[in-house]
Amino acid sequence: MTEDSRSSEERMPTIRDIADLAGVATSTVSRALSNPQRVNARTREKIERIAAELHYVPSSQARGLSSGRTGVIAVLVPDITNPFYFDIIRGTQYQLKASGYTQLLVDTEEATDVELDTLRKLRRSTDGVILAASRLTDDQLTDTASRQPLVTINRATADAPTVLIDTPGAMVQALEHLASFGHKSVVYAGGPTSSWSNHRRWKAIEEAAAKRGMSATRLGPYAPTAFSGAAAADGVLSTRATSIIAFNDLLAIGMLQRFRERGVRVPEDLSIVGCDDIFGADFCNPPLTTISSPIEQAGRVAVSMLMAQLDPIRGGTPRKLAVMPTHLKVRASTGPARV
Amino acid sequence: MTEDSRSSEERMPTIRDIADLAGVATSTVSRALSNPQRVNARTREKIERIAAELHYVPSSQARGLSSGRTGVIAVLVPDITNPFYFDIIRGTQYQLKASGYTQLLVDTEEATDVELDTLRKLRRSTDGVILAASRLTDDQLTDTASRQPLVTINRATADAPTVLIDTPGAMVQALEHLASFGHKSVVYAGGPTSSWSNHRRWKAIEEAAAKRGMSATRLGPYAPTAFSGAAAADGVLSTRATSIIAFNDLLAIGMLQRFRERGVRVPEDLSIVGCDDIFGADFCNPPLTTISSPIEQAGRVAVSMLMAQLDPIRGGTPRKLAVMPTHLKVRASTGPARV
DNA sequence: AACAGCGTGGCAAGCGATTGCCACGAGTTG
DNA sequence: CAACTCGTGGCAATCGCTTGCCACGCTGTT
Repeated sequence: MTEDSRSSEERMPTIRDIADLAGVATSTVSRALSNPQRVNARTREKIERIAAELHYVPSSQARGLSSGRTGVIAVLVPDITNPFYFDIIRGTQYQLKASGYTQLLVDTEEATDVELDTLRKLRRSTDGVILAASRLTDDQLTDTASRQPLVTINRATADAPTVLIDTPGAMVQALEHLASFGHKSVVYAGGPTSSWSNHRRWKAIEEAAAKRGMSATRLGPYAPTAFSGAAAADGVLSTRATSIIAFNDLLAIGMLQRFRERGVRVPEDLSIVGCDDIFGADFCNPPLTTISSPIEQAGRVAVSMLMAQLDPIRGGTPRKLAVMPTHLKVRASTGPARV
Repeated sequence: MTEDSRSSEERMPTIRDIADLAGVATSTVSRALSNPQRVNARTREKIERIAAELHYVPSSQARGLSSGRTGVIAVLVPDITNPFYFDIIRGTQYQLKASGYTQLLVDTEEATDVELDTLRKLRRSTDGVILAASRLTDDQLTDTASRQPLVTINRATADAPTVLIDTPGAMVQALEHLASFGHKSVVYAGGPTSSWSNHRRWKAIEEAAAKRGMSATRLGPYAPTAFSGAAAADGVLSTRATSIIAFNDLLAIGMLQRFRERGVRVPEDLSIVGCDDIFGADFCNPPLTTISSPIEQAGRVAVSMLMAQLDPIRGGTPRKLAVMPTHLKVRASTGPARV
């Protein structure tokens, strides 16, 4: 009666059980299962058959302890609720599964210290890390990269392979698009200060605007959420700009809502361009002109770069950099400048 | 020169290192760190200090191997890209972190066999599972629940604690809302056949419609994605119904887009009610009247029910059922029936 | 004075796999 | 026919931590 009545207490089978049934040593079972060519075909088949019958599942814990490999890759994102990362997560999840790894998803809450702390804790329990839109400083990143296999997304550094989404490139397109509509001024509704992409985007806009004789102003920083779109919208209204480029779609969508509340018509009164082409950008009102890119693919590429790093022989020469193409997706939130 | 030049090879500290430095046995270190009251305060402080200096991080692998507990809870969702689950995931993530557990997120791809398979594999490596919108049959669920601590979300069963979102209750509200607008007929754009909620929702609608003398028709099944909203929309147009309740918002939003394409005006020609109040339901065009509930809270409650199950003493009497309230959120996609 | 009880800490046996090393036998070679 | 190689499988140490059991010394009791 001392037994837990809830879960049946049948012990899970171990390689030992298989070994006994097959009349071999546990080492043979271990090899048969994880190093098949090291064992005679007949022996292996027998072991595999018994393992299947027993519904044997190897203990990743034990395996990890003795082999040092855990089969787990951590994916760190600043904010799990930002749809932009959904696509990345989906990409990594897909590719990791295909590579036989388990994905551990962690939300770093846009906080450098959480990120750093998590990274330290994860060193033990994961084989590698994919860091999306890291908020770390260069030094922190260098240090981290020297301690554990790492791939970053949208955060270049000399010390770790990186997948870059070429948003700055598309910013130029966006600006041309606005210019062709007769816009002479643009304001950039900026994202978090600690965001590396944020700086890159602004630089690209500033430069391209200068080249075209447009005036460019930066506002912010704003939290990259729909909620803070209200503040951004109000901020923009106090300028005389006729067009906006937002740090990301979330912010842009929030601005759209705010403009609607305040009776500002988009695109008649104001044109607005988002960034990322997230879920929702196509069906908001008006549908958002935005910068689109194969984000899911970025996740998959990041995984394959990490795999190459973990297994340099099979993975070939690890690429240090991959750049995902972007393009401007013109929808209904941009139009001719008001006169 | 045989060393891996990438990651610095300094071995991670173990309790052994701490024990040596502190001049005690490893068992004492172990206790000091994970069973503090079992050890003298002074000894403990000393050990904690050394541990901190060394940046000691316990190996979850080793800990799991010897203790049987892994500190990992798996959260299984049918489709990671469905925003509905984002909120659940956010809730579980938050609460799990607060309880000192790690969340392992798994996408079961809406497939029963993937779900079952994953569940088996996970038995070894997790302390418990939260199953959102499980596609399992009753028998499979019973069997699973007997083998591992489990909490389901939106899938009632006698054998495992459940968090239910009272969508059926709100269906009645939705129907009343439509009736008050003069609608005499409603069609339900159904979700996956294997979805338990789908059946519940339809039953609720059917019953409530009969009570009000409205005609109710079921269409589908449709995949719960915006993409298949087109098919659903076309299906609805071939009926003479004036109002629609969709299985979920994703489907409803997809229908909205299709109607727009086909020149059907919402809500003038057709009223439509969604379900879940996901991200986007408030800013689509027109904003969607939908059934709203504290989804994130559902995730948190699920975790606390699981915690109670894992530690019956501290957790108190495990609740077997929690029902999250729902309400109809009226926006602009519903209006008077056309005459 | 003898003893029970309690607070602490050490010993050592696992947990379930992996893996370096060795042994054995069969086939190959000179 | 001796010497080797090669394929195959076993032995046993090991990974880092937990935990049951025991021992020691101190306090309080009878």
